[in-house]
Amino acid sequence: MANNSIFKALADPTRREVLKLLRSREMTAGELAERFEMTKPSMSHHFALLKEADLISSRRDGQTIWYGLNTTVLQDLVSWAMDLADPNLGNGKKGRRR
Amino acid sequence: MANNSIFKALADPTRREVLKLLRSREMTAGELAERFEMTKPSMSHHFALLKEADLISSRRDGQTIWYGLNTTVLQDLVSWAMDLADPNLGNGKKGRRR
DNA sequence: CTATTATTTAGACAGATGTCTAATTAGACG
DNA sequence: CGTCTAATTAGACATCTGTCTAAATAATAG
Repeated sequence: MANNSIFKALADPTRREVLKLLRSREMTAGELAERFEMTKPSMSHHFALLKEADLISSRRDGQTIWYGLNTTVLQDLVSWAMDLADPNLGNGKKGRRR
Repeated sequence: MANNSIFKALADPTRREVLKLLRSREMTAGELAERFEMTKPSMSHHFALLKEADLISSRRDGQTIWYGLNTTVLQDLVSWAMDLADPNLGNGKKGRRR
């Protein structure tokens, strides 16, 4: 968990914006793409990276592909950051049982 | 908060490892550098990026420079990720008072 | 099968990033 | 000052990344 592809995926503003849009609901590739001033192939590339990091899920419905937010990885990120900020409070790993 | 430089800084494994080392205590630039198979100038570059993202602080003591972890930014990151994972629970922004 | 729509894949390319060596700055100490 | 140690800055260079256009794949509808 909290592997490199996640941080790489989050390192781009466009991709973080995509995640933000997917917060409320699933959206199609085209629907997402038209919100950015960028070509569809470029957006498609961003989707691929987000998907590789498992930050989003995808499913095909006919011609369109729906993307959705995967919150599990974000929760891992929260754990990672919290553990870094305060190793004592974070229930990271086993042991260290006070 | 949660600006681009933070995500960029976290996108490199070496830099995340540096943060991990600084969890327990402050360390000097040289002390940190010798834990990695990389030249000091390269490490110095990583320190600079971490510092620009305000993920670490630095202070000079004689010839040596001590680096320390800044947890504030990490807490911002936690908020950011939590809000993304569940906009209702996150106390993001004002309003939405149920 | 052909045409249309939705989306991705392939390939090119400029610019960003990580690393190195060499040079520089900064402080300590004789 | 001259020298040593700690660390950074400068510049070069290969690789990675984000973007584009053109082409390909996939599904739908005549």
